[in-house]
Amino acid sequence: MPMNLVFKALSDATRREILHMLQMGDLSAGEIAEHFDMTKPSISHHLNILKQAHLVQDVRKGQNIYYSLNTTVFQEVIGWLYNILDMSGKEGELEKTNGKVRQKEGIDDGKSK
Amino acid sequence: MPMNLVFKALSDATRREILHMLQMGDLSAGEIAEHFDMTKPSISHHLNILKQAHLVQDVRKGQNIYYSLNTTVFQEVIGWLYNILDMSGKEGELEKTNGKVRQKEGIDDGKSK
DNA sequence: TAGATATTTAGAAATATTTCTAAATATCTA
DNA sequence: TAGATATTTAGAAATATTTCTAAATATCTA
Repeated sequence: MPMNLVFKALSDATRREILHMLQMGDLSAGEIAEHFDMTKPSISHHLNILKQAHLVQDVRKGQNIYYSLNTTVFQEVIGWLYNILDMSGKEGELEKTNGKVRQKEGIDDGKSK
Repeated sequence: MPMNLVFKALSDATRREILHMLQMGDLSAGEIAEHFDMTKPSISHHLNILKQAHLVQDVRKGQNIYYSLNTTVFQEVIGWLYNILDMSGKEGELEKTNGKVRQKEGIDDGKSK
């Protein structure tokens, strides 16, 4: 999945809140819209962006369209982030200290002290 | 860290590429700018957004300003994503099948079959 | 201190995103 | 089939983001 679509989709607070709502179970577009102080077309637009990023899937059931999380893409993002940290994501606790994980070499201050 | 700043920062491809560059070791603003077909002020702007999200840190060394990754915030994002998946992030392999992880209850199609 | 080098700040122009209203589409029910 | 309900599509207005040029700031060296 193109990471750009995924990160763009995740960059909006309304969309992230929609993802949280879907964590509790699948919901119709209307049920999702009810939770926001925003029109249905606006929510529909956000759902579409999440769908394009494959963060959610939709299924029509009668008049309703139900949305659900697609967990595989979340794992791709987690993988991307672990990769930045030079970690496999499977083992090895990450020490909490800033900038101490990747330990390639010290920066050169051009002065060689 | 406000997740909104962090996700906004991650939503741009240039900024994500900068993060990848810093994975290899710390770099000055000029060294970063060289890798892009973009002016220095533009790169400076991107670095500032990454800094506001605390994804990078900067230290002045003489005329140069060196940037480095701040791994702690990456972990916050990983935690946010794991949370959506209802996982601790420490144990339990996630099954790959879409939508099968969170298994609250089936959706109601209003027809009760 | 004057000039050179590295980087950022200011602010404008182009582009992208968010949200709205109005209208279209899909499905259900009487 | 007609009307009601659920949702999306179209397109406009407001706002935010990206990138640029010009100028400012900070530090170094002769």
